[in-house]
Amino acid sequence: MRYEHKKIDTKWQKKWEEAGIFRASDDFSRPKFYGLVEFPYPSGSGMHVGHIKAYSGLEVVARKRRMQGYNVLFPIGFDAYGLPTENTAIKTGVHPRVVTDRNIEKFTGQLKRVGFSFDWSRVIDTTEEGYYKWTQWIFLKMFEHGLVFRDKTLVNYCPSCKVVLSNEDSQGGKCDVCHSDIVQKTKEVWYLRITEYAEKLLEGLNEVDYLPNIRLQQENWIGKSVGAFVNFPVKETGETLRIYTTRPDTLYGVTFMVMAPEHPMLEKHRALLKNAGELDAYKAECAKKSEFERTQLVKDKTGVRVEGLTAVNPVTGKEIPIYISDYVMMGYGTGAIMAVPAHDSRDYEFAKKFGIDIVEVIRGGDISREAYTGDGEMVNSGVLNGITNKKDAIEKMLSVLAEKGCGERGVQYKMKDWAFNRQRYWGEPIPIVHCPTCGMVPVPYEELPLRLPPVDNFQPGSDGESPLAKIESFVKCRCPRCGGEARRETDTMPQWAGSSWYFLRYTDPHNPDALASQEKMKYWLPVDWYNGGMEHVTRHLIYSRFWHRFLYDIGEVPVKEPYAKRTAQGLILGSDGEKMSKSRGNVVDPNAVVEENGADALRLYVLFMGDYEQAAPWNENSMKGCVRFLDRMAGLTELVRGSGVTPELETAFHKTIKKVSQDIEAMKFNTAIAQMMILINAIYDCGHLTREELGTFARLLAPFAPHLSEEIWESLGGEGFVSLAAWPTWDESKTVDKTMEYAVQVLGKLRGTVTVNADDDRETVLRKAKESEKIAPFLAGKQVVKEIFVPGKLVNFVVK
RNA sequence: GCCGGAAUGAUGGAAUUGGCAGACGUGCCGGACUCAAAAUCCGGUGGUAGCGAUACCGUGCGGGUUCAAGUCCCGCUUCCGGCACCA
Repeated sequence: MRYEHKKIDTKWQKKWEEAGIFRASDDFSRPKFYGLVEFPYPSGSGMHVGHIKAYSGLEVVARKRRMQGYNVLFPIGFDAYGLPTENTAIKTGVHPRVVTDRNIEKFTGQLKRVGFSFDWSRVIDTTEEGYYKWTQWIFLKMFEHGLVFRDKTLVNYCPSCKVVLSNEDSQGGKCDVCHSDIVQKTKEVWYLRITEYAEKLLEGLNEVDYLPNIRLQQENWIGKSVGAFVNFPVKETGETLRIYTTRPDTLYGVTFMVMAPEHPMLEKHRALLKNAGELDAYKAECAKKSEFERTQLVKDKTGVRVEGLTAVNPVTGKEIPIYISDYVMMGYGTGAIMAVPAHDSRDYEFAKKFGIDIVEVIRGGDISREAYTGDGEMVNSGVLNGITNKKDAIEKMLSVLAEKGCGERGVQYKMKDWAFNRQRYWGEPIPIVHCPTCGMVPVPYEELPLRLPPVDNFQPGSDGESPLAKIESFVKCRCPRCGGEARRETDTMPQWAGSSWYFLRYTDPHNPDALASQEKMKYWLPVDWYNGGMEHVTRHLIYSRFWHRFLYDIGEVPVKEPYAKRTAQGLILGSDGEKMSKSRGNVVDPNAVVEENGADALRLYVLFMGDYEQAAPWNENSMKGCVRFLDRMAGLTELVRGSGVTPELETAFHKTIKKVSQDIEAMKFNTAIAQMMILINAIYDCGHLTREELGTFARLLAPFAPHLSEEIWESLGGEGFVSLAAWPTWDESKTVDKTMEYAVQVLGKLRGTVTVNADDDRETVLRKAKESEKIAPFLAGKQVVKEIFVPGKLVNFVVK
C-alpha cells in the first residue's frame, strides 16, 4: 500500500462523521472518561500549529480510552466574547457577530482537517443566547449570595483598550490583551468576591492532581501569609492604628510606623495634621506614578512624616513617629505597617534615609551594614529575651498581645477581588437594573437571557463608558421590583466569564432548563484530565475553580473541584526560536502542513518534536522523519505473510505495547513514537510480519495517526473502525529477551560486555563475566574484593 | 530581590530507584539504484591519538560522596518562566 494522505484523510474523516463514532453517549452504566482541552478564542488569523499541539496530547489519550472501552467525552467549543473581535469590528465596520461566525467556521475547518476526535454534536459558543443565558444566571446567583459588589477604588485601567482590568489581567503591569502599560485610576466598578474563596481554592489543591509547577503558581498567586494584627494607640486621637505583620516577634524593634498615602486616617483627622499641605502634595505625586514607575524606584525610598499624630507601642508604651510612604500599599493588609528597620530591608532603607533609630532585637547580623532577616537570639525585647527560635518568639508575643487585648493572629492573601467588568460591547450584559428608589435590582431569572442589543457603533466612549450606554432603548427600563423608571447597567462581563463554567455545559449542551442536568453532571464530573497552557494557570484556571466551587456550595454541581487532573503543554516556537506571532511572520498554518504532508504527519510531528511539556522550535526538516515513518508504515502491508506470531518479533511487539501504553499516560508521546519507530525498523530487518501483528501495530498507532491506521486496518479486513478496536495488551514475561547483554566494569570502568541467558542467576552471570575474554586480563593477578551485580544491567568488579 | 525550571553531539531530544551517556528523528559523510536528479535502500557518524585492535577524554563551571554520578551533596555561571516595596 502507498500512503496517499489526501485520499485517506478525507475518506476517514467522512466515515467517522457519518458513523458518529466520537459522540459521547449518555449510557451511564459504562465507565466514563472526560478529557478536556482549553477551547480556543476564535481569532481572525486562524489557528496555528501551537493549537494543534495543545489538543493532540489529550486527543491521543481520548482515543486510547475509547479503545479501552470507556465512554469518552472529548468536547470542543469557542470562547468567543472578547476584545480582539470587537476591535476588528470597529476597524472594519463588520458586526462582531458576523466576525465571530466567520472565525468559528475557519477554526472548525482547520480542526476537522486534522481529524481530531471531538464530539461535534456538543460544540459550545459562549456568545450564543442559549449559553450566555446561564452565564448571566450564575452571575445573578452570585449576586444573590453577596459575592457581587460595586466599589469605587483604584483600578487597573488600560488606556489603549479603554477598559478596567482585573489583577489577573494586568500581571506585570501590562494589559493582557494589548500589552500596554496599565495605569491606576479611581473608578466605581463591579467586583466578584473571589477573596472569600481564597482559603477554599488553596485547600482544594490538596484533592486534585495538578502538575507541581501549576499547583505552586496557584499557591503563589493566592499568596497566603500568616501573621498578626496589632493595634497601636494613637496618642492624639484615642483611636488605634491597626497594622498587619508576619513578624510580631520583632515588636520591640519598632522605631516608626508607615501608612499608605491613601490611608483614611489622614482624611479623618485632617484637622490635627500640622503639615497637611506637604502630605497632600506627596499623595498627589504618588497617584501620578504608574505601577511600573513605582516598582522602578524600589531602591529610592520616599515619604513624609505625619506631623501631629504619634503612635504608641502597645507593649512598651514608647512613642513612635508615623510616616506615609508609597512602599506601603492600601490594597494589602491594613494599609499600614510597623517598621522594624533592623530586621526588614525596606524599613532599613527608609530609616537610613530619614535618620531614624535602628534597634537590634535579633542577634546574628551586622545591623550597621544591612538589615538582618535571619534567625537568632532575641535581645532588647523584654519578656522575649533569650528565646532563640523564631516560632517560639512569635507564639510568646501573640500571647502577650492577647493578654493586653491589642492584637491577634491574622491571615492575609495577595489575591485581590476580581474586577469583573468591561466598558465594551462584545460581552455578556450584566443583568442588573439601577433603580432610583430600590438601588441595584437583579433582572428576574425568567427574563434571562438579557440580550445584547444590536448596535451600529461599537466604539467605546472616551469617557470610559460602554457603547451600550448610548442605546436608549436598552438603557431605559422598568425596575423589576417597584415598576418605576430605571436604567440598565451598561458594563459587560470580562472575557473570562464564559470560560468559567463551559466544562459543565459540555455534559448537557442543549439543556434549555438548567445549566446542565444534575444526572448528567453526576455521571460526567469531574473532568478527568484537563490540559491547557501555562498562561491560564493564574487566570482562567483560578476563575473557573472559583465559580465551580461557588456552584458546589449552593448545591448546583455535585463535585467540589472541577478538574481532577491538570497538565500543560509547551509552546511551539517559530523556526527562528522565537514565540510564534503574526508580527514576527513565523507562524505555521496547520492547513498548509496537512495539505503537503497529511494530517497524520502533522499530528505525529507535534508530539514527536520534543518533551510535550517543553517549548520546542518548529523545524520543517525534522518532520520528514514522521512522513518517512508513515510511508514505511503503509509499506508494511506488503510484508504480511504467515499467521500466528513471528518469533523474531514477538518480544519487540510486547515491549512496544508496554512502552506506548505507559508513555501515553505519562504524556511522553515523543518516546512512545520513538518506540514505534524502533519496532518498524525491527520489522523491516526481519523482512516480514503476520496479519495479526500488523493489526496490533495499526491499533497502537491509531491514537497518533488514525487515518492511516484505519486504512491499514481496513486492508487487513479488520472489523469496524480501528478507532473503536480493542487496545492491545502486553504480557510482561514476553517483554524480556531470551538472552541479554551485561555491561562488565572493573573498578567502575567499562571493560566489555557479556551475553548471558535471561534466567541465569547472579553466580552464573558473574562467572561468565570473569571468564570472558575481554575481562579476564583485567582480573589476572588481582584480588576481587567486591562484586556488584545489578540484575539485567551490569556487573562491576572491585579489585586490589 | 524572591520562587520555580533548565543547561547533554552539528541539531530536536533520549536515559525507573545512581548502573553500558547520546535511544529515536534530522543533518552530514560514503555506497547502491539512475543518463542525471529527486525519492528509496544499505553502511558510518561525540572528541583526541593510532593503519589497527585499543587507549584516554567527554552531559554549563569548580569541588565532594560512591565500586559506579547527566542523575546525589556543597559552591558558582548562564538562560527561560512566574511573582515583585505583600509588611
